[in-house]
Amino acid sequence: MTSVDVARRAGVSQSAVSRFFTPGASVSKKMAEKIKAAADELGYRPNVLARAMITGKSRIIGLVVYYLENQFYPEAVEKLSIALQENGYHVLLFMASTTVGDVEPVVQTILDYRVDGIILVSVSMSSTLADRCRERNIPVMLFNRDQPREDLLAVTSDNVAGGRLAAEMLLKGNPQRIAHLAGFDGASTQIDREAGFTAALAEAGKSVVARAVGNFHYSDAADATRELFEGDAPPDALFVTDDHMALAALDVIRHELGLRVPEDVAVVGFDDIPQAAWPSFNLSTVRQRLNVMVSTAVDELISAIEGEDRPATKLRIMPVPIPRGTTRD
Amino acid sequence: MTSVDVARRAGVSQSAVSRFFTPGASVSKKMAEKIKAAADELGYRPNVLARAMITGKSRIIGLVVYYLENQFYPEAVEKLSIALQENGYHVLLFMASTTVGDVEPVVQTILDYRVDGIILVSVSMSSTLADRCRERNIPVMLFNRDQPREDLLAVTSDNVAGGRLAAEMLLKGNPQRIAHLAGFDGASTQIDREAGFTAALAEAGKSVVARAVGNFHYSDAADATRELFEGDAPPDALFVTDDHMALAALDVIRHELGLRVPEDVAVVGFDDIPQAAWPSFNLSTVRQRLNVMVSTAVDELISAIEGEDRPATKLRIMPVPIPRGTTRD
DNA sequence: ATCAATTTTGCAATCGTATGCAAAATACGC
DNA sequence: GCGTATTTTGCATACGATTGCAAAATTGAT
Repeated sequence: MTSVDVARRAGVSQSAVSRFFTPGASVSKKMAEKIKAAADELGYRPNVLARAMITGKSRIIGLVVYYLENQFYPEAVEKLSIALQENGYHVLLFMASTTVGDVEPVVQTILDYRVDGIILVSVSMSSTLADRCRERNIPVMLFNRDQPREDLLAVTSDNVAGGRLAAEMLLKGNPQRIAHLAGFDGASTQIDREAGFTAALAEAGKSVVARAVGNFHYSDAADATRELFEGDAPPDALFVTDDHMALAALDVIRHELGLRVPEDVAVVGFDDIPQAAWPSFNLSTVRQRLNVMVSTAVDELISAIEGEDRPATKLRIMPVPIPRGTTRD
Repeated sequence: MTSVDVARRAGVSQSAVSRFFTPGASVSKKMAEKIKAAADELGYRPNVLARAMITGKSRIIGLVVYYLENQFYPEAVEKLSIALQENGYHVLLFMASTTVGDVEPVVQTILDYRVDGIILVSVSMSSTLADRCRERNIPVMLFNRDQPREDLLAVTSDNVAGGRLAAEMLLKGNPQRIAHLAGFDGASTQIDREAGFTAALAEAGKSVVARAVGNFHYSDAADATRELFEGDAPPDALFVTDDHMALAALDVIRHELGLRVPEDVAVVGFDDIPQAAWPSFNLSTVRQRLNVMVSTAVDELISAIEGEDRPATKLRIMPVPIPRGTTRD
């Protein structure tokens, strides 16, 4: 079923059919009726790929996500995907965890599909790749990660401020030995959150006495927690860089070490994933306003695609402290 | 950068360039070298969309998933996506939850992209749509759901057997009042699991004394649990149709009703999502062998796309009982 | 070196749609 | 009803590749 078939059936030219299916184009009423009838009868719908070839716009967005183990990402993917769908864009999904540490081939493949834009969720991009995207005029949006290149769009929380909020929640409980469970040292989220956290501690005359790395994975985080609590003066306050790892920490602290939360040790996470609110965890955390982040990211990306090319922007959304049952006050 | 540019630069015809990038085609060694050099210099890569137009194969798979709230789905999406990537296919992702109950427009859009195949994860398809896919010769794979149409491929667990396994785990604890927390009555998984469960109970001379519906959502499941435990003779055994709802049930039972698990009430779920194994839940469950399901589904779909059209198949993977801490023995 | 068999190469058509341009049709003012 | 201004329509080309076919080049055997 092609536009030619419809044209023949309706007794009009192929261009007329094309125009009928192009929003802004001019078609007379009677012509529109004939075409609509013919198209419906034949079940015709325009071939998006052919259209993409001619217009140079595929209405496809390449979405790269590192993994989906941490519930924050499925939520982000779901919401990004819906928001893009509502704007007539669709998502070509790529997992980056397969290609260990290197998104190069993934992004190459994305470019092969002539996407209109790219969203990298918690993934960063090599300089060569960023160049290549700029050459082809394909906007790139970093979501929940940032890197120092002014031609890449970015939407993150204000993670430095978030780190301070985490510190404030813990400081209320007057902690004596403060520990930090970090994600992965290269990540901008890690760096910023930790910077805000330690800065706020310093202002209160305190500092981190123990630190371990959980790589943003549940089991690594569980190991890291064991490590942190090994000595004979275990921490009485713990800031974990994201909720996903914080849940692992809570599991170890409560069920393996048999400590009470928040009496023996207070815990604060980051993100406010759905499980944080579940009674089993009841985790105090710093909420990333995901809905705001998503709509901002989508708006920004789309206007970069469609609008005149204004300079790329770095946008920071202010996070919100969510005190629950794992902190003292 | 088009194949013409490369051809000009390499001093060969455009067809030669095309052949160089087509796996099976014949190009001489010297020609290949010239083309490779030129292509590398210009950073040329074939336009997948143009290729798709001419070959009629887009190497895109439309993947529809209802939601990502239940961790089973992110896992499935991640693994399906990786498996397809490994086979040179890519995933166009669609969320079905936006269009309440009706995947019609979503599938239409997918067809507009001339996908080579469709995977519906826990989503079913109207008969008209299925017809349309068959007309266009686009194989459809139902993943973790089935419906009675022999031209739709399907990969599910053997849910009837799984329901029996759940029953067996509960029966070991010699339960007196058995309850069932159902998902959504229309779902084939619900029907089959419940059928297996009640059949096994019947054989043991027992039956379900209370039943409620949780719609596969956490909060609905929490409400349903409250409902089940309302009376003065609350259940002492509970089968929940999936882990996601089972976690909600556990949260209510333990933290709201203050009951002990498994002493006061034993609980069995289904799926074996990662959280089920976390110490906070330690949920006994019936494991869906996701890796097997995924590789089966991908193999089957790809051979339906590429191979000669053998009849569609319904495949059932045998699930595995995973007794943990929420059942007595 | 010659000729047949095989491989390599280029030409040209094709996929399904969008769109600039000129011709045809319609609308409008009087 | 006429002349002009505006819309509508069709023609033809383009997008960037693949591929059947025939010509050219290579190979191999004698």
